[in-house]
Amino acid sequence: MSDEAPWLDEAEMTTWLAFIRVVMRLPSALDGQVRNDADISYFEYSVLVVLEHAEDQTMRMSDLAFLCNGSLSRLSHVARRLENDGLIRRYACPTDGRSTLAALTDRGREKLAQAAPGHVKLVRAFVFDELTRDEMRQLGELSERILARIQA
Amino acid sequence: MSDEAPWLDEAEMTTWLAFIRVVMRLPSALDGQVRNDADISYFEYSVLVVLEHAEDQTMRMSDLAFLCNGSLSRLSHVARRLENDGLIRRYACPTDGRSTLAALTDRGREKLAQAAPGHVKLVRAFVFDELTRDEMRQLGELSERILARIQA
DNA sequence: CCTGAATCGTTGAACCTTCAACGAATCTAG
DNA sequence: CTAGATTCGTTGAAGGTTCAACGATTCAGG
Repeated sequence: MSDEAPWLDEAEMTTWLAFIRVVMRLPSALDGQVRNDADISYFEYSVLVVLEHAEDQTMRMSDLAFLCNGSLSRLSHVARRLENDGLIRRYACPTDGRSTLAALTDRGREKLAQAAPGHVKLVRAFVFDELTRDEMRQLGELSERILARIQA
Repeated sequence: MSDEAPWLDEAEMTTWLAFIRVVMRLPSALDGQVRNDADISYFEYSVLVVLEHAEDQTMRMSDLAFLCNGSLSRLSHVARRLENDGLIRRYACPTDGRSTLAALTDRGREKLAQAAPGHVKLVRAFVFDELTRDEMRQLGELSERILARIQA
């Protein structure tokens, strides 16, 4: 490792502080809303949302975990609770004996309907009401590029 | 509430998905680095960093919690561990009997020195190496505005 | 085929965070 | 001065996440 790590200059530090504060505070803000409106965590909400948009509202546990930005273990624990509450159901994958499929139930859809409007409203309030169309696109583009770095 | 919550359109959804993925994945990425380099969590690292930049490397628990983006309760638990490990020390505030002051110790500074270079390198790799100077400023500005919305 | 490697999901234990309750100190209004 | 309200920090319990280990299934190479 020959490359030194020069410290952040003032402008970089200002940017970083604002950015990391958003990163650290946004999740709990989102969590509060879905917890109030539907008595579920934001991660549980994510599971339901991703399933809703999936084909047959069904998805493999692994893929679900990835799209929900969580570990498979975390999903497994959460899925047990969601299944106990009747919001999803799980069954063995017919084509691959290792896999488990998770599917949204009617009660899951109801729960989603309970949380979604408030969630959209909050996302707008936090992000899209504040940004012009161009700024929105800029935010998306910057996010994609940072994301690519994180994944690597 | 007369205002309807129109669903996100396609461009908004694309932006949101990229953005929220960064928000959800960045913390664990940062966590992994400091845990590897210094065997502490990112929140613990934040506590040490904020103290390092404070006057006399000392700060009230409440202020510390706010600047670390965590609850006071969370900080209190973490501070107990950090104090047990000798990385910080706590003592009653002389001017306000309700307050507790936390101060960085020598061992805390050592721990910081252990984690900081890798942290800076990672922050650069994730964000600043990828962005032009203008894009960086843009990211900072957008973050500040979103943050203002979240705080409100 | 057959064996070792890899993938998939679950589990229990350890750990951390959240939440509600509390004691102590300070502020405020009368 | 004083009683009530507020601020500050800690605590224990409850609940959620991470980590390592595991069984089961599938894949890859000989």
